[in-house]
Formats: sequence, C-alpha cells, structure tokens
Amino acid sequence: MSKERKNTLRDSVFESLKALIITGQIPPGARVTENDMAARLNVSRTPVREAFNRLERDGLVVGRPRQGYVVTEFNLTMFREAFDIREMLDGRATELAAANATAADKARLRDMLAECERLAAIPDRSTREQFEELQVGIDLHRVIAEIGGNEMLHGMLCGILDKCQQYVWTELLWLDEWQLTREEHTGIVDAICAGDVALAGERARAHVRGSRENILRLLQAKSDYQGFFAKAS
Amino acid sequence: MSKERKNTLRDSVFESLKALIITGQIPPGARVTENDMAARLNVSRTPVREAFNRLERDGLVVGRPRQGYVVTEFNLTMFREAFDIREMLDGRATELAAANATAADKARLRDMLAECERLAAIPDRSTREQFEELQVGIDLHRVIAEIGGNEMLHGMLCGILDKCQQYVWTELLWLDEWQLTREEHTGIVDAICAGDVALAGERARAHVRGSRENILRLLQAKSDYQGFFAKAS
DNA sequence: ACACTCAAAATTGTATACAAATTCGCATAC
DNA sequence: GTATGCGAATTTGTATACAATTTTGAGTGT
Repeated sequence: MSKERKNTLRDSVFESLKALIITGQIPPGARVTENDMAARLNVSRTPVREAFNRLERDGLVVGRPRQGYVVTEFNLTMFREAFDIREMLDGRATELAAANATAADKARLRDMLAECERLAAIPDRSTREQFEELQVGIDLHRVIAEIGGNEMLHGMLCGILDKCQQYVWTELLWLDEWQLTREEHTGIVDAICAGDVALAGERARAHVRGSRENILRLLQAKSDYQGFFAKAS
Repeated sequence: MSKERKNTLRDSVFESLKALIITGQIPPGARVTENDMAARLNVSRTPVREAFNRLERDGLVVGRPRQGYVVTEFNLTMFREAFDIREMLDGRATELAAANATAADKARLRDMLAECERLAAIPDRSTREQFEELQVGIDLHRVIAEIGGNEMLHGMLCGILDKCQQYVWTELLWLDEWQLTREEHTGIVDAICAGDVALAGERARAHVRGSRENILRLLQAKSDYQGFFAKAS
C-alpha cells in the first residue's frame, strides 16, 4: 500500500489507481484485473472492486461484464469532446472566481504561479520536475474552480481535468510551449485579481482553446500517433 | 426485485434506487441503510453497496464512514448551482443537436412533443400522468444531448437532469406553468429542425433560465418551504 | 494443416462471515 | 432527577467463499 491518504481502503485504492492511470504508468488500453490490483496493493478484491466502480463512473476505465476492465483508450473525437466541455466549465468557473476571490485566494493563486516559475527555471530538469509543473498548472484550474464557489461545477471540472491531464501526460506533449502556458495562466490570474469577470472568463476560454489547438497540431505532426490513439471503435 | 432492466444486480439495484430517490418516494434527508435495501430488493449487501457508491458519486446520496447513507438534501444554493451548470450544458448540447440532427432525429423529437401534448390534454389527470409528462419533458433534453453527439456532454447533462428532476418532482412544482414549458420545448425543437444553431442554443438557455426563475419564485412563495429544504449546513 | 469440441482456467458477479466503529439506551451513582 | 459510563445493537468496512460466464488452449478428427 504505497499511498494511504484516506481512512478507507477503498478511497486509497481509488486514489492510487487514479494516479497510476493519469500519469500513464498504466497506459490506455492496458488490461487491469481485480486480482492483480488486489495483490499489488495487498488488499482484498472488495475495496479494489469498489474503486473500479468509481473509476468507471469517472470514465478512466471501461469494464464489460465478466470480461474485465481496460484503461480507457481515447481518440481525437473524445479529446475534442473533453476540451469542448472544459472550455465552458473552465470559463464559467474563472468568471465566478473573479467575482468571488478574497485577498487570501489571490495570494494562493500567485503562489502557485511562482511555484510554476520556480520549476520552469530549473536547468536540465528531470521528467519528474516537468510532471510537477504540469501538475501545478492543472491544479491552478482546480483551485480557481474551488474559489469560484460552485461546488458542483468544481467537481465536474476536476473530473474533466483528470482526463486532460492523462491525455497530455500520456503523450508527453508540447514541452516547448510551456512558456506560453505560463503566460496565459498569469493573464488569467491577473484578471481574477483585478476582479474583471468578463476578461477572466474570456482569457480562460481562450487558454483552453489554445491548448486544444496546440495539442491537436502536435498530435497530427506526430507520424506515429496512431500507435497511441486507439482506432475509432 | 421490482425492476430488472440490466444484466447485473448492481445495475438494477442502482436504477431502482435512483428511481425511488428521483421520484421522491425516498425523500431528501431520509436515512437509507444497506441492509434495508438488500432486504427490500431481495439481494445481498454487495450489489446494494456498489449501487450506493455510484449514487454517492452522482450526488444523490451522501455517506459518512460507518454512519450510513442519507438521501442528499438540497438548499437554494445547490439548486442555483445545478441550474447554472445546466444552462451551459443544455445550451451547448442543443447547439450541437441543431448542427447534427438527422431527419429521423427530428421525427423522434416531434414524437416526444406530441406525447407531451397528448398527456397534457387528458382531463383531470392523475399524479401518475403528470409525472409522465414531466418525465418525457426531461427526457426530451436527454435525447437532444444524445443527438448532439458529444457523449461526455450527454452523460454530464443526464446527471444534472436527474438532480433537477428530483428537485422539481419532490416539490411537486409549477403545475400551472407546464403550458409555457411545452411552448418553449416546441420552440427549441423548431430551431433544431430548422438547423438554426444559435437560435436553438439561445432558446435552450432561456428555457433553463426561465425554469430556474420560475421554480425559485414558487419556492419562495411557499411559506413552508423551509420544511422541504434543508438548512444550509 | 486446419477446424471443431470440450474441458480447464481465468475473471467477474454475488453471497456471507467477520471486524471495527459508531450510536443508543439502560443502569447506576450522585 | 440528572448525568455519566458501559455494554449491546446497529451499521459499514473488509475478507473470503462460491457461482456463473467467458476465454483459452489442447487434443482429436478429417
């Protein structure tokens, strides 16, 4: 049991599995069985099974009756769907954040930006440090949604961001574009701090659109992306 | 086992419980235990337990460790949150439907409108028939999202609509306003059939906004709504 | 060499047994 | 009469046993 963040085994198994999937350590298309995971995490099948249920509900795995579970494979269509939704949710959440952010909230966002800059300034950084910057950058959006105050919206956006994180990290994408991402994040936080609701929302939406187009362009530039993306079923 | 729509007990238990909750037969705030439900549905605790997990993930029940589950209580804040999100999702889904609907899709929507009209024309209709009209009216939105083609958006909207259906039906609301609802639904379907993306989206958003304001007004007119709505925690 | 059959293995679906934690009530002390 | 403490009952958390179904592969017949 490498991670035990929650009280119940079910929750810790869920978090462990989600992390393994989102970070690509268990790649899309990989078959995962209850027994394997139970043995790997030193627990019985029961909590593993319940974790699988939640993962399936979150769209991270798909399971067919009596045939086992497979980490969700994604194709360009699903990618576009996710980013289309994320544009709406992220835009709205950012508007709410601009309307509601307290001084403490603003400081928290600035701290996260500073952490990104710090990680970016490390020369010849490792994959681990690159992943951390990606993580903080995505967490920024989660925190913005939290600040916005709509709990339901926050929860939905977190689910979408999990998928986006998996997409991006599994493909190890756009390492040269992170500078642009940091600038856009700064612009969003600036607008939130200024309390400019419309500007913050539009910058967030533009940021998501830009990320989507950027990633799509890079994916199509990769001649072998067919190997990563599942064939459309 | 009154309903067995799926292959697995877990799914049928989930559907049964969801129906009981959405229709208010198990009201918000009611305590539900695994043993009770297992006995009531003549199954063991295991499938009941897994159904509870999914219900909790969908926000229909809340469970605290070793304390049991309670049907989610809702307050005005959560109501506003849900309708705020629904306005976005429903609007976008309707735009997509207007862009993608085939002739068969359009016929299907028209059929659903006709069914609403038929149910509305019944004189002195029973609660059962009123519920059916509500059901078809909400299913109309589900079908529109399905036609839109964004699977992820469809799934998210269905979850929100479950909550909205519970809100509305539990409160037995706005029986006199159904005529207006039918007219708005007709306007939405008309725009979809005409392929007018912008108009369809705007009509859908206006419809959701109108429903929200309408329900809020009626709720606040009820002097005793405090008895139905939980105190803000 | 290929196809077909059947049995065994793998895997999930369900039930049940037990453990741990919380809640509730009753008895007792003051 | 009230408060406190302890134990029984309730309820979920976890593990394990068994059932049902699908897949796989070996073996045989042509």
